[in-house]
Parts: sequence; structure tokens; C-alpha cells
Amino acid sequence: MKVRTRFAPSPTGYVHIGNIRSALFPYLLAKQNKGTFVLRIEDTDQNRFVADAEEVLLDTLKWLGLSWDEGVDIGGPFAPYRQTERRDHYIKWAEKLIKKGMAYADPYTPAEVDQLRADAQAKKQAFLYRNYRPENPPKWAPGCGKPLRFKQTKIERKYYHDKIMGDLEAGAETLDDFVLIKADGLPTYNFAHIVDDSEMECTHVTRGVEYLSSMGNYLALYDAFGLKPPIFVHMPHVMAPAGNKKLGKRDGAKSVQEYRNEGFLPEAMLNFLVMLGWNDGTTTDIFSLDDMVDKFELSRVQRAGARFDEKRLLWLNGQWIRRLDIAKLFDYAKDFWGENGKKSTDERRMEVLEAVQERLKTLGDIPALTEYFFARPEIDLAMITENKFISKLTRDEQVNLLEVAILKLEAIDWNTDALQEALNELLTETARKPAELFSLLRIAVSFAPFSPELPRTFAVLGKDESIARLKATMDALAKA
RNA sequence: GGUCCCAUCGUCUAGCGGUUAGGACACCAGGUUUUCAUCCUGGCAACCCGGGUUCGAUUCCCGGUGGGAUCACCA
Repeated sequence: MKVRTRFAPSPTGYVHIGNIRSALFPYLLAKQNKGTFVLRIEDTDQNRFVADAEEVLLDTLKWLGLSWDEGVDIGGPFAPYRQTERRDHYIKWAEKLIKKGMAYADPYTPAEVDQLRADAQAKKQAFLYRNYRPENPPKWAPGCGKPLRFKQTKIERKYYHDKIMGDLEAGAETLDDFVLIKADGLPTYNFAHIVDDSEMECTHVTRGVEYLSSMGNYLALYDAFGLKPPIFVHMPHVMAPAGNKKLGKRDGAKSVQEYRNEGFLPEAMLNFLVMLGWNDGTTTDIFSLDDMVDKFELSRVQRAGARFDEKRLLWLNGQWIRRLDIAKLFDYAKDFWGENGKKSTDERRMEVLEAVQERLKTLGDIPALTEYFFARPEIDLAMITENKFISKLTRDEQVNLLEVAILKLEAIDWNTDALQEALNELLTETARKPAELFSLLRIAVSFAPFSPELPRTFAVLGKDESIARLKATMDALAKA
């Protein structure tokens, strides 16, 4: 069987973590079976239309590396891939149902339906439209301004299988005369996805578990059309970090775009998402997209919802920053340099990035960790006088220590090995503790809270600049 | 309320009848020639409850309990 999967988002302008997993799973299924991954846009809700939303969506998917084989921007054998451009398809399918007597026009106004619903709720009952089904509904035609509803003919319990959740069932109470085509002439998700999946020959339906409660209706529709249902894959929810609810915008869930802007890597995002409810059975926890394609198995996907843990994402991001090829990291870092870093050269930036690669957790850390390499920092004597190690020394001792260091360093070749050696000698010659001597030197050249190991910092800074900074600090200290 | 789903450390999870219940994140302590980060070592910490089945249940069955989803002319 040729596998065809799809990601079918609504363009709401906000791509959240859960959306990405909804894209990742079908992507992996398609790739590991040498199948086709389709991107379809479900834009039938005109009330939620957001300009540019589609662009944001495509951009995010590209950034993540989840490329599609057919879709809205590149076309394919089943184009168009945007639902608003497929109206005639839905009408055609709807007419098949009307002909069979399995669909009818809903004569009620929205307010009247609301009233029926309120009555049901007042009686503590689930609202079922079919309980209020009109005897002789008006004829439905495209453009008539009335919703078209499905007519349930066999009210029965339905059984089905889900690749993740196993053998499931839907009670007869879930079967209802749901709306196929809205008053505005556009189809509902419930109807459109079945039409599209069928026409586009999708072999798998991947979506969140919230759709499980509509399965009875979908099964009835497949049946009405004489369609063989596709393989169902219902993914558990990504839960909010706090409380027990599914992750949503309202809980302050950040969009993928926000994570990207904060300096999270696509590798880390995907790795994090795939591990949220899946593992390969070993203790491996770092997976590249290729690894995932290789190892991913639906049978190993967790059935319970998994809580979103941002600390773990942060940890993964650090892991990925450290194991990324420096050229690739450099490319990702492009938009994250600080004011002075931006003014520098690529060559210089590369050198600095290599020096700090181990210390980055996000690309957003770059300015704080690199700016002093590009421009001489302002001398801040408080960092010296208030340092818990250096403050133990008298002012004269501090000045003297810097002077001795300058003399020593001026005389050596400027490379990390020679620097390491010289610093070690300095330690024995001055009989100072590493914490005292090294902290003083480090702060004297960087005036930064963190920096790479000392020889590296000196090496990247260069001999002239390092010595000049040491001297400037010494002078300032002497005058103070 | 109806329907459906789920249930191992704080979190993500391994486990598929017999284990000192394993790993990872987080946290705590210590170490790596300074700080921060990395890295290493150690520590803390879990089978929701009650019945069965069984020589033996975290594991299988049933019932509770708890949590979640859904009951739209949204997806």
C-alpha cells in the first residue's frame, strides 16, 4: 500500500506546539514508508480567517524541516489543496447524499437550534439534533442559505480500531444529524475532511484525541458513501505545564514562532515533541528528524496526555546547540548577534561562536556571552571589588597581580597551549589560588558574568587587545 | 448529566506475571586549575484504591476513584 498522509491545519495565525506534533506524526509515517506527505489548508471557517496565517504556517513548517510533497503552494495531482477552493467538490458529494435521502435542509434558525440545545442542557441531556428532526424539511440547494444536515439512518454502536488507542467504540448517543454544509455554503470540517481525504487518497487520518468523540458520525459518513475508512491515528494531547488541561493559547502557551525568536532550534523542538509521548524503547533521548523517521513507531506512542515541560525543552536545546556542526549553528545564529557582534565580520563571529558554543542554552544567550569579544567593555570595578574571591585581596595586591600577569603574558606566543602554560606558571609564581588569580584576569578583560575558559578567552581576544584591557583595568584599579 | 478515552518518581517515560521497579528532565550534594555553562559522581523520588485470576501481580479481569476529551452552522 502506498502511504499517503496529510497535515491539514486551519490558518488561525497561531502555530502552537500541539499543531507541530500533528504535522510531525504524519510526516514521519509518510517518510518511513516512502509515501507522500500532503499539506492541505482547512480554511472553511471564515469567522476565524486571519491574513498571512497561511504564510506563517508554511514558514514554520519549512523552518522545522517538515517538507511536504503535495500541497497548497506546490500543487499536486489533487489540487487545489485549499478547502475554500474546493467548494464544488463538497457540493457534488453532498448531492450524492441528498439523492440517497441521507441529507436534508435544516429549517431552523441558529437561534432556534440554540433554544433546542438549551432545553436539552436544562434537562441534563446531551443535545442531539436528530431528536428534533423536522418531518418534512425544505429542499436543500446550493446557495439556499440553509445548513445541510446528515441524516443518521442506523442508530447503533460503532466499533473501530485506532493505531495508537487500540480497539475503540462509539455509543449510539454520539450519532447525530450533524451539519455537512453551513449556511454560508462552505462545508464543516466533519464533512470536508472526509471528502478531501477520500479524493486525495489519504491512507491515514492523524489528529488529536478530541476527535474521538465524533468518530461515530464519521464512521456513519464513510458508510453512507460506501467508503472504506482510512487508518485512524488519534494522538494524545499535549497538556499544559500546570493544571490538567490540554495545552492552549489561553494557558500562555507560546507559539512556535515565539520559541524560534527566543533562540530555540528546530532540531530541539522536534526532538522534544516526538519524545512527548513516544520513545524508541531504549534510553536514547536525542533524535534527529532522520532518526525519528527511522525509529518512530505508532505502537510505542503513549495513550495518556503528556505535560509540556519547558525545562526539558531548554535542556534539549542546549544539547542540540552543542552537537550541531559549527557551520550550521553559525547559520542559525545569524539573527541573534548583539549590537557589536552585528558590526563585526563573519570570520570573527565564527571564531567567537566556537568559543561560546558549549555555554549556550538558546541562541538568545548569544549577546550576553559574546559582546565583550567585539568591543571593549566598560570597566566596572564593582565586579572586582565585590567578587567573593578577589575581594579577599588588598587593592595593592590586585594591582600587583595584574602587573605580574601582564609582564608574563607579554612575553609569550599567543595560543591556547602557551597561554595555559603561562597561566599555570603564574599560579605557582604568585602563590595565589586559581579562584583569585583567574577570576581577576577573567573579569579584567571581559567584565562579563560568564565567559569561556581563560586561555580560550585570551586567545580569541588577541594578544594586543587582551594586554590592553588588562592594563586599562590595572590603571583604573590603581587610581581608584 | 450522556458518551468516549486515560492512569508508574514533581515531569517525560521503560516495564508487556517473578526486577534491588530502570532511564531522562528538574531538584539537592560533591568533583573537574576561577565564575557561569558543560561534563562526571552520588542523592531524593513512583506502580491511584478495592476485589478477583494466579504459587506469585505494577503487569491480566472486574468495580470504584481520579483526570481528560466531547456534546457548534470551530476545527
